[in-house]
Amino acid sequence: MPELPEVETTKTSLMPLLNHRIVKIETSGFRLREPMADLSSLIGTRFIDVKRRAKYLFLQFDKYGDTLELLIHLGMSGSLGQYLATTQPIRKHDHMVITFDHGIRLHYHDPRRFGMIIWKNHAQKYLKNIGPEPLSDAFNAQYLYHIIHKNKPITRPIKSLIMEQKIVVGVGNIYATESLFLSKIHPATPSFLLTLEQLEILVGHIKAILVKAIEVGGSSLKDFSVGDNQTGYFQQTLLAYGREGLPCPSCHLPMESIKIVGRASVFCPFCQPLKLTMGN
DNA sequence: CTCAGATCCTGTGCGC
DNA sequence: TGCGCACAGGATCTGA
Repeated sequence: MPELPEVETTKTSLMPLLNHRIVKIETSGFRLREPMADLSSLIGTRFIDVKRRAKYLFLQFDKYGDTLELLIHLGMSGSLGQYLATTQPIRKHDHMVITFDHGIRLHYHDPRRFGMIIWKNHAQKYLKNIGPEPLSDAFNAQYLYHIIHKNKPITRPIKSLIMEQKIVVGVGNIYATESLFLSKIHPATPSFLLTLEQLEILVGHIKAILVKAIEVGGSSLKDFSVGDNQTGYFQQTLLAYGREGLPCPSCHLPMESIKIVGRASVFCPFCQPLKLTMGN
């Protein structure tokens, strides 16, 4: 999926739709990760707010004083784009198209269908047990250190830990890879070997890179775009993600890739040596 | 509890 | 040009 910055950017992009009424809803009938909510009750409602928690977007609609709240998750390949109703045809993989009273259509497009469109009050399963927001004060080095050491010390790779939603939400493969590179920590380092100081560096980079990504309009994704036909904001500035075999931006030796929890993890063997003893 | 692997699905890009 | 395969932004579930 788009990672947290992309979801945040998508949220911001929806603001111009606020206070508009829904006049029409079309759906593809395909099952997403869950069967799509029956959206017929949204006709005639007014879009009043949009919030984000983790990578979930909550769209609120006013229906004669009652609030309906829709949860949208973009999965791996989802996006929400806005188009003039007269200009953009409904495409393959547009699974939900909402037409507003000013003629703008919102398209939920998701080729892989790993996303979700469900009513929020049916989403407890997904919303309980999710960790703190990465940009909140609750996500800090002490918190991570406590998690790692509170029971049996956690031995699995630090990368898998920071990508786990129970620990902290919104850190996907791209930003996990980038923040570990910036922190000079090998992605496979057993979590319990990291010192509090190293965790402070890591947490600092995770926050900084997410803030930066949100500032530039969100995206490090090749094909991510918001709204009309804008090209994505693909950042050539990724230092590690997707750069296997290319020179390390710091030392110029070729970067390598290993699999951690099934996902590519690019690192520099010189700048991020695997250390199997505590600290440096 | 922990953790590696499978899984949902389509599109893309590569080697042959 | 086409085929088969590996792999891709997530997150949950299963079984060892």
